[in-house]
Amino acid sequence: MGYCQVIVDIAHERVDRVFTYRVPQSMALLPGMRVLVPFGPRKIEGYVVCLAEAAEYPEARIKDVLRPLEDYPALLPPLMALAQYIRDQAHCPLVEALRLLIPAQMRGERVREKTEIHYVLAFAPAALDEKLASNSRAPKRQRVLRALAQGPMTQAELAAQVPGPVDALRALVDAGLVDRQAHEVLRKPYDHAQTRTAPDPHLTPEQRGALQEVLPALAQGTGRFLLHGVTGSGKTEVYIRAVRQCLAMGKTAIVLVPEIALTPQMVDWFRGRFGQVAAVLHSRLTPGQRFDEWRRLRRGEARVVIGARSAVFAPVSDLGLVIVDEEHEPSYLSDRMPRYDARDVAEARGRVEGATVILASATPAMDTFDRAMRGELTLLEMPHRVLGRPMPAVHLVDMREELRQGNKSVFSGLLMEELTLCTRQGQQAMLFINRRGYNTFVKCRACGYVVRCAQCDISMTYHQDGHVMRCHYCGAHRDPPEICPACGSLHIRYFGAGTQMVEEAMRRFLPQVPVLRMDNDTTRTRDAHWDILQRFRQGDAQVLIGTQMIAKGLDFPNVTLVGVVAADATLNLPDYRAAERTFQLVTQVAGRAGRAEKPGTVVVQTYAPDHYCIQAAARQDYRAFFEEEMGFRRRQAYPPYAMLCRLLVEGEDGQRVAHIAQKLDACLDAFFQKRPALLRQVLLRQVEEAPVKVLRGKARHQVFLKLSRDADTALLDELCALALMDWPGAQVYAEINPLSIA
DNA sequence: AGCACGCCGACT
DNA sequence: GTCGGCGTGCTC
Repeated sequence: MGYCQVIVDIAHERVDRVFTYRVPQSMALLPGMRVLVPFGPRKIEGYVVCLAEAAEYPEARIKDVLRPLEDYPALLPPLMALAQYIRDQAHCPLVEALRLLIPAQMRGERVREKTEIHYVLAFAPAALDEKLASNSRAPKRQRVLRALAQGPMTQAELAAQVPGPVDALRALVDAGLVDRQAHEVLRKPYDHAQTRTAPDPHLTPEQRGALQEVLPALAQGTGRFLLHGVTGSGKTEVYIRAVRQCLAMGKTAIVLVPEIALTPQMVDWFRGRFGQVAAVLHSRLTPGQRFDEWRRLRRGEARVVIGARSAVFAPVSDLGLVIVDEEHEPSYLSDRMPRYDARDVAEARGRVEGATVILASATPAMDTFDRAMRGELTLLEMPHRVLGRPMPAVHLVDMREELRQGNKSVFSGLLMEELTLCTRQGQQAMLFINRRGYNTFVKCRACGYVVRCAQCDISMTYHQDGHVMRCHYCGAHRDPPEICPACGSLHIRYFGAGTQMVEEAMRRFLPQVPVLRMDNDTTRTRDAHWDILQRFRQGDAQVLIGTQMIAKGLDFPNVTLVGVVAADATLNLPDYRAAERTFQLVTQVAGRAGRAEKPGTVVVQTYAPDHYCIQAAARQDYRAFFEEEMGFRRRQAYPPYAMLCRLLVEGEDGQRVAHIAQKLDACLDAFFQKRPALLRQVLLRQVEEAPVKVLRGKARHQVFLKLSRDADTALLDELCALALMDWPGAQVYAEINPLSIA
């Protein structure tokens, strides 16, 4: 008698363990298969963790597995091990981690294979004349038979040759002369990408140097690298050569990109060199496409996958290489539960599967570069652009000086000159402003009142389309005030430029120059990203205005001018990573200029020209920034020198929320009484209002903690356990090194 | 998480 | 007398 251990698909810590089921004699089960099992009074989907000869549980109470959901294991064994890593890391039930490993729509069998019916002759070709003769009084049937003699086809294909074939076809099927065959069709994303094959470019000495370290590691199934290459140094070519080697070894590869918007470009590069082997996985695919790409990978029909962070869970066997492009991007941290960092998962997966991992960036995250400095990652440096092309010349413009000279426009004199020159020469420009909307805030000049969201304690952004104020946190909107709601004054003024204002200013400044804008508001539809970038690439517009989504990795040969309209927009955010983020954005966006033959110019407008992050970005000097910023992090005890954690309390009633925060703090006191040694790891602990006091109408308080970098997991587990307890009237979240501490 | 079983108020 | 509130307890 055979048994199996099953994890049921219910995300709750009380059923977060295996249950034993009997495997009926006739059923062929394998570990990793999804099954339907009886669970109490209902039927639940579950995951087979392992098979067993004997059962621990009382025989009489064991039930039978009802049926397998697929005839193959949906979960590969190494990925089951990865799920356990996620569970430990994210402190979530194992099923939550397992759910990351299969397309969401597959649960509950909401997606299926798409099939189309092919019609084929049901007799040998030699018999065609005889069958035609027997249908001599039915010319339509004869024409259908002749058409099908060329090969199987769908009804639609047939209709192109024989108009209105339906009745004749049905008659032939009934007569047994034609068979219907179900054929699976794969729904492929980005099928429009052309598959011309480009020749191998000549490698630079730096690219060759990097590959000399990577390729032997690949052969051994080891190695964790940080590829630090300046913008335009040809990191992609290193990826392509490494992936090629990987495929030649019969192994598979995963290439992660930070943004869905960057997948088409990467897909193009790979298809241009490898043909159709690359699959694509990200959340903007249709459920059908996602399912089909997933199965193409699962069956080994595609051996390279390109995708956003969730593609790190792609169901490939024999993994040889994982590449994380633009590894510094915050989008690698999941914002959903369970929270995971795709970079860490990539490394964990590399360990369990014996694969090489390459993290790559022109502006590595502080903690990543720090790890490379400490020898945890092998550092590969590519400090020069390909073909000896120069880095773009960066000009800093002090906007305080512009104002003093009476220029109130969003464009400095220099940027206006450069824009005129660039467009007159028929080249392209990109204008970067990391704020969408028209104005970033609206303020009363008389009393200082600022229009805030009623739900969120956040200042609202003015959007000119629709003439409304919007909250970028909760999406709420309201009419802009005519008179000040606080003092009745008419002196309402609009401040802070967003993408919409820059777009309008650009159209006014050079009316004949076509402009495109790319931000969250213009990319709501499925293909909008690709469409806008494609139109810009084709030259439909000469100027592309956008938020950070135009800063990353894009490669437009005709762009010779980049304008950073307000470099300090991100610098003044109340976040310890503000300088890091600003340095990355300015360096990255500057790197969009002059990527081909024509040299690039960058104009960076700032109110803080002396700030070390602006200075270092202007010189494109990563090391200088790193040293300076690490000094700041060390002095202030910020990551990577410390861990930031908090218990966030949210609820309708502010009093109650504040009270619960106090109680959580008291629970921590009790915990440290039991484990006094752990108190040494706490650098700071305070109970306070959250930086955003109200969000979506809910009051927010927090217990904020700074822990030493090597903080004990027992301490982190305790924070998670406290959050899971029942706190009537509020929701408590444990956050460990979160993306934002608003 | 769901869905049962279980023990106390207003209704066909 | 029953219908139904949601408290607590279990699911191989």
